[in-house]
Amino acid sequence: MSWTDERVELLKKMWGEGQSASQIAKELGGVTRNAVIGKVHRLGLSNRATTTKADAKPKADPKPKAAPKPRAAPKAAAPKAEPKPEPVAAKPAMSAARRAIIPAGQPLPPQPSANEISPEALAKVSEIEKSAKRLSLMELTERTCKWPVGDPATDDFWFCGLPVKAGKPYCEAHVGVAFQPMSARRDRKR
DNA sequence: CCCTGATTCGC
DNA sequence: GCGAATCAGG
Repeated sequence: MSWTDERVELLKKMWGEGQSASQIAKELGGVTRNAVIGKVHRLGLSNRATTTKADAKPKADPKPKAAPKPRAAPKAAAPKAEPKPEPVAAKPAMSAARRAIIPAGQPLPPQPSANEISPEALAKVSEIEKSAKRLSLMELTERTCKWPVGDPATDDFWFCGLPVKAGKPYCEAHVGVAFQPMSARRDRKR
């Protein structure tokens, strides 16, 4: 497969939407995530720091680790100040067995009570929920998003199921609404 | 182990 | 330009 204009366009679009390289690769077909990432870099739109932020480190001490093949260059330490995520009350649904005692008719899903969540995060959730796997409780695995959607008391209930984001119990989007940076929670309404 | 992106380098 | 191999990290 080659990078036709259409494929490149889709790549840009998806990358812009925050899709992962592997997802883009699957969508495109015929390419691996490595190919996608390589292309992304060549296109110069490698922003989006998820891993170590490639910092402009002119030089200081190459320090050739005496190893035979010094492949990847050492990444500069990321001065990224992490805003300790603070779990916001977002209780995933309980087991199906509990539904009998759950007062249906109320908006019991996660939706952090009356808290306000960044519109971007909510928008992202709506966005990804459309492509959610809609897994049942039994289908959940260690690496599927366990974010519940709908009312457990009805048939219109399922779990996101998209691939979780590194260790977390939820996918990227849901981690976004489940964990709010303290700063973002502070009276955003004044 | 699963996943993520970043980088290098032979092609 | 391309992308597998590799690295680094969550």
